[in-house]
Amino acid sequence: MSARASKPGRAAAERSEQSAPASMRIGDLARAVGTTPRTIRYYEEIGLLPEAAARPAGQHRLYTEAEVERLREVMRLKELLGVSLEELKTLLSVEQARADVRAQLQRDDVGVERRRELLSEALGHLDRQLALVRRRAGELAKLESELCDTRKRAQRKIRELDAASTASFPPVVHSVS
Amino acid sequence: MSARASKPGRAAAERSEQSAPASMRIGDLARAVGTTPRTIRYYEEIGLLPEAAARPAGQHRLYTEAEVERLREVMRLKELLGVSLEELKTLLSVEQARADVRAQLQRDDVGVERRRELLSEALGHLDRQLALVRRRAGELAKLESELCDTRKRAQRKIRELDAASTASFPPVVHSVS
DNA sequence: TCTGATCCTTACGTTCACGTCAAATTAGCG
DNA sequence: CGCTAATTTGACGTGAACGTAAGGATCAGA
Repeated sequence: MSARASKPGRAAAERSEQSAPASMRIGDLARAVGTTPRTIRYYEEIGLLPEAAARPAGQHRLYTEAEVERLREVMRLKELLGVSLEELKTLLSVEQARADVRAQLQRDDVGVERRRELLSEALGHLDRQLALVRRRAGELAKLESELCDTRKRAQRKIRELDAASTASFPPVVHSVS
Repeated sequence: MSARASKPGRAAAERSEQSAPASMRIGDLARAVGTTPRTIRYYEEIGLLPEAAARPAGQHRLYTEAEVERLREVMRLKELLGVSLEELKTLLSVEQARADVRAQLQRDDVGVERRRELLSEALGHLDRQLALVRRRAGELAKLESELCDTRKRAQRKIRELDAASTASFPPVVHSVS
């Protein structure tokens, strides 16, 4: 509550200019994505988010911009797919796999087979996610068109009423609050 | 468990042929929509479903086909919009309003103003529902396209791997379990 | 160094949306 | 009329997803 809105300093390092380590604390992350520290800790606890890298246990968690994106994505999927955090966790193994692939592709000593495995696994997960999304999208589209129809019918009825009343009466003007 | 699958009789009336009162009991309704009696009672309890018409309290609830449709719609909205039952309740006032309009439009002694009120109220609710549906549909569409992109990239990488390996090695055939 | 704000862990509380159990009733069938 | 399956109300239990409170540690700034 006390004056403390923008607080540069600790994170103001911004090192050189790119790939900022930009460590933010849990409260900052929470505000950035619109949630609470508790939720973030909970997500970490159930393994939905990775434990903030190598933290001396008892120390403050530190996050980067990448984590902001990641958490945003998690919350988005949760919201849009309406799945449990447990299901979400398995769904999100895609992201993890992708991260793994990224990390491993950097190294040269990883076998081609392994790469293929990782990639095709990720592909499988992606397909599952896509199928889920498409099914829901389809259902939503159907619902939308039905609602549109209903709306049109309602509007037609109103116009009929208007026509009938203006035919026999002077215009009934009662403000539509 | 004991042999009891199709049990005609009580509900086998089917009166004349149309507008069947077809009273089904709570278990039948539950099976028809894929839920449990408990859930139906709960929905009634919180006012999401209307209390089964004028029931002598302590008597069995009886439902018609209309209720089946209604409940199906409720569950569909719950699933697709991912809202709380409380929010759903307010959203569903549309259906109630529509039912009211239907009922009132049957009678001749209802004023034109009243009809207009009911209809435009329903229209408002419909618009709110539509806006909600459209927003979600849009978000889902965006998510879908993003997933597609990701998928394409992954596939491209796999093809690249394949090309590279088949270039320098004999075809690596390890069954993709 | 001190200090206020934030964070840590642990643990218990809460809300939603039902599940489950019990004892008593009711409905349809033979 | 008797039997059994299904239903009723009431109450308590449950899992998911956090909220909240306590007591102590940490962090960045003056």
